Amino acid sequence: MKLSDFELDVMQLFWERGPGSSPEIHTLIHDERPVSYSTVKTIIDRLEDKGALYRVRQEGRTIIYDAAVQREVMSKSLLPVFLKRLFSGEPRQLMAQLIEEEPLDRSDIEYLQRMLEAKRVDEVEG
Amino acid sequence: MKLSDFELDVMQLFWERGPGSSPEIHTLIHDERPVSYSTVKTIIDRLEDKGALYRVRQEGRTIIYDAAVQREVMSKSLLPVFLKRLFSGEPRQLMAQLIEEEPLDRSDIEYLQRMLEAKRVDEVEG
DNA sequence: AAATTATTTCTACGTTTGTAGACATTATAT
DNA sequence: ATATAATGTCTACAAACGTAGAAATAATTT
Repeated sequence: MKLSDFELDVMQLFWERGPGSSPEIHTLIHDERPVSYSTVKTIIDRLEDKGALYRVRQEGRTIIYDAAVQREVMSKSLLPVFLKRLFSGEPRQLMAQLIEEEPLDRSDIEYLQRMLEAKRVDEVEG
Repeated sequence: MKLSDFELDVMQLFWERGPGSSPEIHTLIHDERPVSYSTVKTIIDRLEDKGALYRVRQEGRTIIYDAAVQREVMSKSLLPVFLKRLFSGEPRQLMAQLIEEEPLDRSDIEYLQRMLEAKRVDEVEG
């Protein structure tokens, strides 16, 4: 399933917040940039057509949607492509940029250190 | 500067290999998927129009191009967006997926562990 | 010198994307 | 009960994208 940038922006809101209506999503996006309700609704319709969103239920005449595709499924298919396009497929390069450029608090760092340590041990064994 | 997927695929080859001609790039891409020379040349022309490639020199009538935009410049602008769209902007989530899904050899791991350690120290100080 | 081949330039076209208005319809408020 | 507001449905359109053929031109081979 191929989603556009805008479509992914909308999916992101469902992934982050769970079920919601078109007016709700419009409000959230409109806070960031001026875009009409119609535009957002069109994107939601397309996402439904593509099978990325589904109708959870209806409240009055308001339709409540939710993600039909889990964030992880999408990121598992998109990360390798992103990695290839911008980092020659070398995870180390991407990791390095993340560590340099993005904020990580102490607990994040410790968590990642433990993950790396576990992976290092794995490698020795398997 | 906004580049399409295909345009980034082409840039990736220049970033990875340095200067090259359209026929060379076509050959490389054609190995992966069946696409005509014209198609690749069109993408290269568009990249030149956008200022992402420039003409290094000419050999006979063959034009040699190279990246006018560094990979790092592009990745610095695209990584935060990617992070937001697929990981709610949380670097830790993306890092975790990288560690889980991508191959890292011992020296990669040790390098990243050192980076994390340095960042942890930073945090205590600043 | 002529024929062939390689490369560039130009043009084209269906699809996807971002954008939104018009209209219909259902809720809500008066 | 009627007017107003909210929401959904339908239609549209310019720009970007992926795709490639045709024609021009320069280089190479015969």
